[in-house]
Amino acid sequence: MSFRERVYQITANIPKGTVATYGQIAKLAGSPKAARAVGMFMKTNPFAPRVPCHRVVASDGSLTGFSAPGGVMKKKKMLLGEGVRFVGAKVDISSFWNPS
DNA sequence: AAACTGACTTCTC
DNA sequence: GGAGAAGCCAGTT
Repeated sequence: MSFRERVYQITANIPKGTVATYGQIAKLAGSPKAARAVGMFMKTNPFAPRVPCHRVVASDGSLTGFSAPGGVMKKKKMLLGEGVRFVGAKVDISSFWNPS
């Protein structure tokens, strides 16, 4: 399985109401520094509806990119509909961050 | 095969 | 705390 395959798999495996950072996905895919490449995969995602690329956010929780009509705002609304907490214009990644 | 690009991340000013 | 620059990875041309 190629790196991108894993990325798509992981992205599609993100639970509803949850978001993951590019770095996290890249790490799970096997390359913690490949966050950039991950973003590219999302951009060229051949599994459009299957891969919830809108659940993938930057390490800051910011919704970067998203060429879809409406822009990041639309994605924000969509995530809100899934139960994702937002802090201002960013995702509250702190809620997903598991503080031990 | 080499160079450029990009939905990133992290450090420093 | 916000803005700018450098580094890494995989893909595309």
